[in-house]
Amino acid sequence: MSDTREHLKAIATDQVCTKNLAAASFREMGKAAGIKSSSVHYHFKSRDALVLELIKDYHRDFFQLLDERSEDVSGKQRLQVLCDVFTEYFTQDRQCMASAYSAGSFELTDDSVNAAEEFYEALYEWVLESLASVRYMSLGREALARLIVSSLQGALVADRLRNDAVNLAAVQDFILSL
Amino acid sequence: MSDTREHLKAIATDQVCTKNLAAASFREMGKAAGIKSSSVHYHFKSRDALVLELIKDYHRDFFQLLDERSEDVSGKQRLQVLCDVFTEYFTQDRQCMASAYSAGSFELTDDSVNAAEEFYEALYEWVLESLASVRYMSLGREALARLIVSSLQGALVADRLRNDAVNLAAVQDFILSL
DNA sequence: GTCTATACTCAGATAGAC
DNA sequence: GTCTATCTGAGTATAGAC
Repeated sequence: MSDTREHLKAIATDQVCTKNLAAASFREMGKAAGIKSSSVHYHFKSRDALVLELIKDYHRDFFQLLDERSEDVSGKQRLQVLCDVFTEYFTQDRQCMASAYSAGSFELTDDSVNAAEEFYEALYEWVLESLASVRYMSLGREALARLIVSSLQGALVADRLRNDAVNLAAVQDFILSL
Repeated sequence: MSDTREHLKAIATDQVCTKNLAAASFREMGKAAGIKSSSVHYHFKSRDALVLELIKDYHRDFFQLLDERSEDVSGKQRLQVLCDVFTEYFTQDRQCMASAYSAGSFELTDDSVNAAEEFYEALYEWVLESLASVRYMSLGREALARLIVSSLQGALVADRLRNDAVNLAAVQDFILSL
């Protein structure tokens, strides 16, 4: 694990989360790291391989952060932590990497699509766990968990466009109302 | 309005809604229409101009369809109509054009970003109208409308990735529970 | 309206020098 | 590890022939 390699991954992650998947090009990464794009090939055997590695790292880091922030905390507070993470994304003008992968899924390898799906499913499971103690009218916990994940992702996308976190705020209000 | 011009716009719309914004290239459009990309320039003065026109047409057509399908219908039924439209998108392996524009917003002109924002806001207003007769616990109607729009958009994106409409089904369940 | 030809930029990838 | 050089292919855009 060379420094350069980790640096290049950090640059690529930044490009994906602030712009989109295509913005993480070997050219851009090289330019930002101060090396030629041909040298980037020394560190990653192909762009597809890099892209797969990025989403797997993101998956690991995302849930590590979530778990760190939600030790010894109630179910509703866990959801609040998740809301906070997405609101911080908005503040930093970032998106969830899985959103970027969804948007560019038609140009991804099967492995990368699977990895993005696994992120979504893990997020669903994490939310579902948080709902263990929540009793919610006529809607099942599973559907409620799907609703929360979908609305958070959709809200961040919409709010980044309009540059105003009004949708994320609405999702937060909903979670507080549970 | 030549036939070719309308044909090219239909092709471009298809590319954007099934793939992404970048997929609507003059090259692809020309290939699909059986003409050279240089000839596409005769019909649109620039790609930015085309992209702006596409989202404005989409805005008009989308709400025309919604209004056609929701004449003399109750508030909750209006929401059901909206749900159906998104579920049909999923079935056709399409996305909402505004999602594609959100995902590629950093490469859009200000005019196109504004047009995409206007679509989102019009959709919010349409949902808000549908909620006039709905009384919903501790969550305000405005927040509820934002939640519905965000979750529909987020659900379609996620479901297209996993090729299973489980998130859209959850949003539908939620709407039925109101 | 559509063509060819051209110019430019960007992307991924590889061979081979240092 | 990083470089130069080179290849292929995709994109926007223009000038000028037909």
